[in-house]
Amino acid sequence: MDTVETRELRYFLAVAEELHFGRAAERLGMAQPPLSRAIQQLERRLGVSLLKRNRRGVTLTGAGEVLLHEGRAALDAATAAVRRTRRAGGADGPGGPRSRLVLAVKAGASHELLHKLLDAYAAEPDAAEIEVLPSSTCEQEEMLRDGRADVALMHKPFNSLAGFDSEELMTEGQIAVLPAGHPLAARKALSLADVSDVPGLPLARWSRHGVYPPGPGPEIRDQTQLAQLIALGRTVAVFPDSARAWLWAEHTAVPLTDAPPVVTHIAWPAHSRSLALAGLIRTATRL
Amino acid sequence: MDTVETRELRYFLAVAEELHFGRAAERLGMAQPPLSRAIQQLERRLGVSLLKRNRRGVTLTGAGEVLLHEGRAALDAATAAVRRTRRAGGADGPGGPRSRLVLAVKAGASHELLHKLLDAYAAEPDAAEIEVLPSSTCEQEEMLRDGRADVALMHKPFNSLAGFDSEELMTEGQIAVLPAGHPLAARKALSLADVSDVPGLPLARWSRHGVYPPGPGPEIRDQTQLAQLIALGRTVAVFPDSARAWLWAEHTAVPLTDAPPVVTHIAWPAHSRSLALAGLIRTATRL
DNA sequence: GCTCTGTGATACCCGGCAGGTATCACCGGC
DNA sequence: GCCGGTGATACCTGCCGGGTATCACAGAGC
Repeated sequence: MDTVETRELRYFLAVAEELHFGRAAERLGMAQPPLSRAIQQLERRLGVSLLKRNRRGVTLTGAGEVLLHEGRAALDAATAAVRRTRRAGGADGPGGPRSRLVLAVKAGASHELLHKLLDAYAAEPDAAEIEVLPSSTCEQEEMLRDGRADVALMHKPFNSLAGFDSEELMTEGQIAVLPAGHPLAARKALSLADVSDVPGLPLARWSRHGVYPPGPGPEIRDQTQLAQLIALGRTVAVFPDSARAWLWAEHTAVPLTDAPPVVTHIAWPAHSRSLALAGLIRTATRL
Repeated sequence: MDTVETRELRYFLAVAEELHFGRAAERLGMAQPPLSRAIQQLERRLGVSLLKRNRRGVTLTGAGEVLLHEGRAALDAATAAVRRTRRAGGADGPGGPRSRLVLAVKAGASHELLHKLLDAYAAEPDAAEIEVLPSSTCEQEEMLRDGRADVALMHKPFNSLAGFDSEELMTEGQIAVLPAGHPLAARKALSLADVSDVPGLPLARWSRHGVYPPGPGPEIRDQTQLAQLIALGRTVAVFPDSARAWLWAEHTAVPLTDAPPVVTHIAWPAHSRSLALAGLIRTATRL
């Protein structure tokens, strides 16, 4: 047999993440002994040792590391299959209820593009229903992978398009968003160096996967928070050009000359074969 | 529960492909009744109907189509996880036996590049062992997906890089390979139109996924076969420039002016995290 | 009309295995 | 030394995956 049950993968991932059989068992809602046994069976079936059992906890072997990554991907693929199948729901072929697509977008970004896309697509004949799912940059990729979303608007270089199919939609420059009263706000253009080291005006820090990069600036959770802090003259932030759409009166946008351009892509899982998705992509590339 | 066991996926895929419970059961090496029941349970758990049971056989519903595609991807991911874990074998961290990478290459293509790559990589400190796996164009993608290979040398536009990470390595033109005595072989350059419709010299047809495109030319299975047919003056073929390396004396290569350039990429599954793979990619891009 | 054939579904039984409880073996610390 | 916490082992039980026998139904013949 050259496959594993997803149950075994779930078990192994829990142990590999917790590095502790007891806690892993608790997380899985089961007792520790059957978990130990299941992992042993898995190791025997694969013919490799996955964990080094030390007296104090557990560590992964090389093969264990591999299974941690590959198993996560496989489990994501399985739950994606379930989610997308459920979403396709009772729609048995043409004639059934309209199909639905979940579109993951970074909250606030490319508002205008999104508007145009949704309007243009809605005008198409037999357009599917589009559910817009606001999500953070890192969530988008996860959601596409585990089936919570079918398609996403992503922004290079913030998003990695690795593993997805994508089409380029738009390229824009970046701007520095400053408090309106700040001396730098009077300038016609700035460089990254100008804004990255302003005394008394540290760059805001966004969380990635729940972790904040080190630095003096405030830790930001959502855009409104950030907008307020900028308005109060406490911080500065860098955004794609389209962010001008949501600026306040207390904000000033100054183009950045040397910031990398932001490219908006529409991205989807490479194996997708949905007609509705194909229609959306066609609409998007024609915008 | 929002996941499925791979066993259930295997069962469903068998039925969805055969569209016949009896044959599917036979293929799975089990009896038909438990298979019927398993599919019913799956449908109940997912809360959607996957199959329309008609008196004569079975057809897929919309949701069934989705699960057919998504389930295949998930199952591939699972078997890939097993294969790669097994390959990582007893290597428990640094100090264990050297890790191994499986490189899928289109037999015959980019021989020179492959040579240079292997030599350069072997010279690296702690290089992994590279197993070269000859495969057809379409097999490469499958193999990367289901874990039989870790990395591949692919050729755009023949390969689709969808779903993989890749780096560009080389671009080359294409040539027409003609029988040495043929009138066209005297020309300095040709266009696609020149070779696609030569009386008495039909273009050879390669199989894609076991299917041959329609046309008058001979059906080709391997390169030697083709080389012989060209030498005999029975057919003509179009190849990347690097194919000159294996031409016979009876062959003549003529550059094609309007054929799309062939770009060789090194491609790998997007979620790969292997150090050995990273080293190989680094070596490749530095060539 | 009948039967015959081939379809998937149902009824029922059995064995294996997933999961639970109780306990062990081991080691590090105070 | 004992104690607390680790993962492994022993043993039991009930569920469920799988098998066999059979049914219900629809078409194709005659």
